[in-house]
Amino acid sequence: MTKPTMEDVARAAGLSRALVSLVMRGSDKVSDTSRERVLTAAAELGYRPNLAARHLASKRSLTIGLVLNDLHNPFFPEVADGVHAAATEAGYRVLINSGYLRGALEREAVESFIDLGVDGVLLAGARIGASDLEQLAARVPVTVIGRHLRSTSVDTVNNDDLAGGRLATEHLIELGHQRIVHIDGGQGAGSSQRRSGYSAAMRDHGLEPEVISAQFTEEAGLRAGRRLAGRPKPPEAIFVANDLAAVGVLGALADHGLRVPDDLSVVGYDNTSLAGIHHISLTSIDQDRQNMGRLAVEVLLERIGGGRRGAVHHVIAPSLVRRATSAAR
Amino acid sequence: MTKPTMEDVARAAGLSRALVSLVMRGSDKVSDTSRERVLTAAAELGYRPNLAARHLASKRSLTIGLVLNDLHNPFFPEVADGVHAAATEAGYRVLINSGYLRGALEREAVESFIDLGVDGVLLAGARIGASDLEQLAARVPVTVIGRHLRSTSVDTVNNDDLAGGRLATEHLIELGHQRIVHIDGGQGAGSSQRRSGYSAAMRDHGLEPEVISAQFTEEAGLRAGRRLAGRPKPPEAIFVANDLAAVGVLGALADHGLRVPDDLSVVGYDNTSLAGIHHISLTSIDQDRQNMGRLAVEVLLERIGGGRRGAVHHVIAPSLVRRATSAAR
DNA sequence: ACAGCACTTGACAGCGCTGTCGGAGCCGAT
DNA sequence: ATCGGCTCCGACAGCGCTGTCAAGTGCTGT
Repeated sequence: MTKPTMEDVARAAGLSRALVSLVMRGSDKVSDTSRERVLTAAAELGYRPNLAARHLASKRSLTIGLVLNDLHNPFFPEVADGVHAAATEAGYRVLINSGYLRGALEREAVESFIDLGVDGVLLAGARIGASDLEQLAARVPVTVIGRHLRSTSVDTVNNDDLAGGRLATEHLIELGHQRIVHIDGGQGAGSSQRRSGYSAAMRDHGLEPEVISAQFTEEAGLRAGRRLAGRPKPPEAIFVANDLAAVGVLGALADHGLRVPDDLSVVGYDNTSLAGIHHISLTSIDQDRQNMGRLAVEVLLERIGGGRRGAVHHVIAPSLVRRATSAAR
Repeated sequence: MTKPTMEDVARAAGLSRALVSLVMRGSDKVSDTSRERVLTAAAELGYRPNLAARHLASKRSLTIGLVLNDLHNPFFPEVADGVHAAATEAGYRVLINSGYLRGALEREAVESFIDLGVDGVLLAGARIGASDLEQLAARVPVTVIGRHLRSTSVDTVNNDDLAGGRLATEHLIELGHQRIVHIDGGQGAGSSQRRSGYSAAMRDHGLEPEVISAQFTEEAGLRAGRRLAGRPKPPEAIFVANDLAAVGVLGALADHGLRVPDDLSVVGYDNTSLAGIHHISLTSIDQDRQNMGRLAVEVLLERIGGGRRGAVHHVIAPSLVRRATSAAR
């Protein structure tokens, strides 16, 4: 029992293959009765067009590839929801791949999509370097989510990480904290901007910034948190570069008997589902991930459509969500 | 700047296209010098074989499709890690799709993979009905993870949910609890077995089982938790069908001022990263997800290879991980 | 009865690759 | 000199579909 082809459908419907092709492509120059016959014949046979063949012949696949930096970070699935919704509406199918937090695998994932012939690639939280991205964009339409790029060929969709970093820091300053430490996200997307926002806000208020280098993972947060908690005089507040790391920090603090927010406040970033969990209740900076996903698809499809040459850089405003981990001193 | 084809590589290398094809397919009847020349020419041109064309011609794609039921549940990314590792080792590429918790979308995801021409499909936490799965398996090799099926055409990889349900329940009984309620996972994969394990264990100890119907989501757990917490006499312990829902339950209990584990104990299932978070520290039943992912790939590749006709059903033993949400009364 | 229109056909070239063959060229071994 | 054994070539027939075109077909209206 091999898969039916167009030929089979045409025979079953008693019509020509050309007509079946037209119906499958949704042409309007087919009579309703013929369309009906083709469609029922196709349904009876369980016919589905072979995408590989279709793509080979038509140079388009109606498919976009979504590369997520890390499936374990709830941030990404939430972006994926938005992407899926928008893409589906536009008649595109979405294929997902994970970079498994490794630059090399991320690259592989993208190459794989290109080999497959997707019409465009969406990178969420890309680790790939800016110049590599530029090269990539010469081969296929690319939109990057959550990474700031001054590119003319790569579109981007971001939240304003600089403002977000500021927002978090100023929130802590307003609460009366002074010795505020930032645990950053290393090479992670948006990390440097958040760090800059933090530093700027600190200096604006005559405070000395201190940054501890880490990563966008729970594990890294845990380690950084331990270092801080182990100090003779721990900071009054910590702004952690993302929620996942913040959860690690919270764990480390608890291990050391430090109470949050009584002994010190903690603010995260992303406002992922983790932050909202009752037992965590992390004050965090929200970026509308679902919307970012949708926006990214729109931008990508514009470029695929070919209507645009220059790059578009969307920046959405982040907002503070107060929860139980931050309080006045 | 269009993509280079084999023809281009052949010309650049000064060799025939047939030879280039042989090199790309890793044939051993090519001299080392020729192979070298082809490879460097390919590298210089940035040539990569077109997968659509390759697949069309060869009837195989060296690609497997992985459909995850819900990206938001940390259980699935952890399975994905195992799948990716094993598949990569075997020279297969993995494409991911999410069912977004909806049966219809899950179906769509699978169809999409088939249209693309993947060599096999892996379903993690499938919602699709057993008979549909059977039909599916007639079209493409299928392995299901986390769902028990008495099928001769679909392979499965599971943990022993019945034993797991028992394990969780007996743990609570050993702690001296009697009024133990189970919040189940509705139609979710493995849910009915966990429920059975719970009921059997209760009856074995002369206790009356009570099941509250829910889902494998935090939201559903929250609602179910509220119902229980609102009772004049809440239960002494709750066994929740998965960690995600358990987190919801914990939130509901806390909202009602019930202390865990002082007032009542809670046990989850899956031992996901959520359970390990310090502030949650949920006692849970572990299933070795990474390993399940690997196993699923092996089984799938066996079937793809065609060496097997009958179905294989792997069942791995779950284990109890004690944490802070369960204690003696 | 005939033009005009809407639909349908069949044919063909082509997408980039696989897979298979007969045969050519070259080498060392006999 | 001869015979295999290697490599390599060129050609061909697909894979299932798209896209285009000239050439119908049947039906409508006048």
